[in-house]
Amino acid sequence: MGVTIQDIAADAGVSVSTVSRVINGSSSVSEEKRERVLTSIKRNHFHPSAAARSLITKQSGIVAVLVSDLTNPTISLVLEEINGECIRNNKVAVISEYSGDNQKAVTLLIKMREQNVDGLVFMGVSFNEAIIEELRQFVCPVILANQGIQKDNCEFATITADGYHAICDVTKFFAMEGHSRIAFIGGNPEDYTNEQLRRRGFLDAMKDLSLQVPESYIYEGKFSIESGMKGMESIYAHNQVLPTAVIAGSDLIAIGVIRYLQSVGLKVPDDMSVFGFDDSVSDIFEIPLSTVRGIHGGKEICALLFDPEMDRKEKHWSYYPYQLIRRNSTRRLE
Amino acid sequence: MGVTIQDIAADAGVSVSTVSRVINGSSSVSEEKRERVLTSIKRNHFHPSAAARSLITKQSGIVAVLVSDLTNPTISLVLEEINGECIRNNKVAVISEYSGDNQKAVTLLIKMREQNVDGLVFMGVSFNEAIIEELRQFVCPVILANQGIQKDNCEFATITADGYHAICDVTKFFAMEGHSRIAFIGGNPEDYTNEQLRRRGFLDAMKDLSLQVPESYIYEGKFSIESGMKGMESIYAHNQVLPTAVIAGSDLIAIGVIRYLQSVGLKVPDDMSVFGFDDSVSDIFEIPLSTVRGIHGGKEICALLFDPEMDRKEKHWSYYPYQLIRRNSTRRLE
DNA sequence: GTGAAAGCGCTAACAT
DNA sequence: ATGTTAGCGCTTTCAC
Repeated sequence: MGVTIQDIAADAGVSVSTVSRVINGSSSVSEEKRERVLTSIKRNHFHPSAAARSLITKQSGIVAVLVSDLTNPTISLVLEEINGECIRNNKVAVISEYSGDNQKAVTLLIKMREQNVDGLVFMGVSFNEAIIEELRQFVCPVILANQGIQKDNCEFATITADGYHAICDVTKFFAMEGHSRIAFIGGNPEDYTNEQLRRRGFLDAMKDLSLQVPESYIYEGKFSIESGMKGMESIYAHNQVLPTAVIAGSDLIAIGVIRYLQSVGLKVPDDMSVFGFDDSVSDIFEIPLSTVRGIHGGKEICALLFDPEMDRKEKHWSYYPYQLIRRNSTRRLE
Repeated sequence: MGVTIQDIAADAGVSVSTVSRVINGSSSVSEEKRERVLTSIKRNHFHPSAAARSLITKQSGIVAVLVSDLTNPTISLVLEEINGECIRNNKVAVISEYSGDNQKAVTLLIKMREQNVDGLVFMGVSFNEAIIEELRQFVCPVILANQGIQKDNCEFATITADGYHAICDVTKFFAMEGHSRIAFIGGNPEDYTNEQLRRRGFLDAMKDLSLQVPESYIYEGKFSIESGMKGMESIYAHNQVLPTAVIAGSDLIAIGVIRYLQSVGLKVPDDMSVFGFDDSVSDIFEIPLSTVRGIHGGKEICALLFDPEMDRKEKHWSYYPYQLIRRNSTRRLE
């Protein structure tokens, strides 16, 4: 603190603009003066004030990533990619967590906007109008990741897993493996991208396959182990005839499902096949989970973020690629 | 963007200083003008520019948290606490990950300093001089969490798990349970707080107990599942007489150890007892892990951060409280 | 209690 | 290629 661009200018015997030019690598400066400035900067431990710079440029070199819950193992993956990509683009990514508290999210969004962030990645779980309104205020690119808005005319660039088709595929996979009684245990019913679309994928696929889905074969709660247990318990309790396969809305849910099944003495995959979603915890969990792996799109997100061509007005909606991974939590019915 | 304090002043028919006073709640403004200003702010969607403010105050309302690896489940826990505590203190916490890349850490630290952050929490894994030098430049409070510096005269406030005593306790616990052949599989040998101190705790406790520790009973690698497997494999390969108990430097290591044991047909805890550290993943892993739970000190960290009494010059070093949790990965030897 | 005015440290015209 | 200068939007003495 303390040493300013003026000091460097004086020390190096040049004008402040020259120092500024050196710092920003803009336009040309004679090799000799550049050297002198650089030396002086080093010697005096000069660091430009982000505030002063930001005051003029309206930029900050910061990309803000807002996430609902850091604990969620799926998030770490894309976060790491975003991070690397940002550094490569001479920005730094900062992450803020709002713990699913929309009020907190608004507070953070305001703060981020005041900071003149150069990009915003919002990985929400459920939106409300207040958040969307806040999002609109940003002048920088705003990307919705992992979570879209159901409005058809979504005004923000969005990139998510293609839950609809993925779950269609999972359902058909089960059918091909000989299953016909298939249940679905999903997460937060308000979550458009990660729940509603997935459930719809399931129902549409079942219809395509001309398979019945009793009401009691469907459960929606949260994306957690506990909720998975509850869901399976509910299905177990309310059905004389159990399904032979369960599609879980996430790996954590799948773990809960399996935990419950184990607690009542049922084996996976012998007595029940369970398919997860995310490929997030299979290296820790005892039964390698068959699951949907999204090729997480930190790169894609940043491409949108840094693409000057990206027109804010033009609606952008894209999907991560995904693939089904077959491990040992599912089996073929003979 | 666009609407400034001037606009509000004009709109409300007061001076900019009055607006400023209202915004900051400083000194006194007549109730009437305050109302007028507040109304105008609302109506015009005014948000003060953080840059302009920061340029003067040298503050930002931001607390930066630098972590090595977000994937590490132990981190999410304290992060969440820090977050809440910050909001309560009218600051926001932003997290940045440096992926164990010290060069990246320096880059991020510089960026954070330029941003005039009001506090820095560094949760490193291993330090180098460059990082420490960078840390010194900060004018705001700097807290080292989860990781201390071995220098006796550590110049930063530090708060970590008391690995030394915790592992002493684990070792004695094993002894009391009838074990005498105890192995230790730790993480990064350069990590002072999380490895060196723990190993020392193990060795000191063993000496106290007058128990032998063959060289080949000790392995240090990384804090990962893979490294845990390697460690156990190494111990398995190099010893005719196997230990009956293994102390792992982290839960992830413990999982690796158990995986390896399973792969060679040994059962936990029947054939081998394994003690973890962190209490991070026991709800996901198949065998409930006996482990050391640190009462994670997000609150303590923030107390240091926000305590005006905290003297930077006065060395502060404290520990989280911890407790041993006995689950099913260990057994009593008959 | 309130306003005028002087910067905070930098960038970006604009001159030269 | 380089220097001069006018702000960016706010806080903060200092008068009144």
